[in-house]
Amino acid sequence: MTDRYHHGDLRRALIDAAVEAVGEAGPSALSLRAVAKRAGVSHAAPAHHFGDKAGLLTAVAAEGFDRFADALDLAWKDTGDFIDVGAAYVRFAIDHRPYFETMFRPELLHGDDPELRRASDRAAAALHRGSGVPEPGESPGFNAGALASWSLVHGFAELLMAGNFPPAVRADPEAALREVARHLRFDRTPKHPEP
Amino acid sequence: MTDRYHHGDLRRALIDAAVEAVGEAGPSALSLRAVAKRAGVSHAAPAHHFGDKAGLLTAVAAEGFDRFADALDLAWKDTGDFIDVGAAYVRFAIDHRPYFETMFRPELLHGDDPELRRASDRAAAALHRGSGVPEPGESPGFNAGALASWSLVHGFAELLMAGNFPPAVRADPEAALREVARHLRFDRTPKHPEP
DNA sequence: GCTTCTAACTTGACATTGTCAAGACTGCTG
DNA sequence: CAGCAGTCTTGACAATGTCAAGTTAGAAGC
Repeated sequence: MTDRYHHGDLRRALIDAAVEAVGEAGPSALSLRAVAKRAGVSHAAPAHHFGDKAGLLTAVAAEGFDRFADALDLAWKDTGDFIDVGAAYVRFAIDHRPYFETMFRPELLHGDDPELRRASDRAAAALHRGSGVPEPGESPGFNAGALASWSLVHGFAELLMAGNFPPAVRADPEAALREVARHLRFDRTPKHPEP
Repeated sequence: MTDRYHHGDLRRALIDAAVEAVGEAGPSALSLRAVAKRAGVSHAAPAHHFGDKAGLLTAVAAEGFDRFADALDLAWKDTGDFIDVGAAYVRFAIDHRPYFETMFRPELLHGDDPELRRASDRAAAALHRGSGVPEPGESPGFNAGALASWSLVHGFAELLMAGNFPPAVRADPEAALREVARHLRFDRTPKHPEP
């Protein structure tokens, strides 16, 4: 099935090969030709399925957002606790590093791709559902509480992946996150606290 | 002074040109030859000063960390309030986007470069000084409070730069951050809260 | 003032890369 | 069985990072 002219599911094979390659050298160092070689096809085969390099990375990112949404939804439905959603967020970054690294690098992607937008919206919805913020309102135009938890968890994941945290954190990142996230509060706060 | 054989301060000119280029297309799309052309020198001139492409980006990142440390220190000494340090953090990401984008992309840099380490350590120290966390201890191996504020502010900046925030946030990011950061608390919390 | 030396920069070359155009193969539809 | 459309290959091109060798300029030594 592999060495026939018609591959069968080359698209799938190319995405898998791309994920492997991203896992080894990061998304910005991805070589289309290397991916093609890994999948056992000619160097121009990827272009037929994905248009260009950004197209391939976009497909990887879209798949990543879908899996990401699944993971967040699962964590939320399991316990209904925000902190477990945050832990799932970080766990996904660690366990599916190539996906995560690709997802949040918009300059490498086709931001207007419909599949990417769909999957990314799905992840955003799952995240918002699990953000643990009681009320939507309170702030004009955005939900400060949801943004706080999202920012904290995302920043934690980014700094962790970039190697900016001390060994004690890297030894058990999930436990560290639970410790760190305890410094979030979601109770109502006055808009302008008296000085 | 520009079209002489010996440029005078080509190193400086190349870094400036690189910052410009990064500002236009991001650090991963940087072309050494384009930078050289921008500075009016031959395509191989950068190699002499920086070794390779990662070397040039490392120099940019090091300079970025230095300016970053300056900005954080200034904000801290001005008011002594953590929230102002956080605001300076985000303001730096916006006002010096090319630097910021380069600084936190370790796979594009020479992580063992001594200048980079020095500047990065300086920024880390400035950040820790301004993290607004009263006590160092409480946690084994790391300071959960400091990590919380760092993660929140860094995640906010990253998500903002990646365009993941609603328009209301992008209209006045600094004000939004102050709103968001209000959900941090630094009072002593029990290690294992009773269930 | 002249040579010499060394750092700064250029020139030329090479392998690798993304992308495009043209062609070849395959399996399905009529 | 003939055509056809989608799938993949082949060949080419310009652009890129990097290296080796050569050239220039300014400082040091006499």
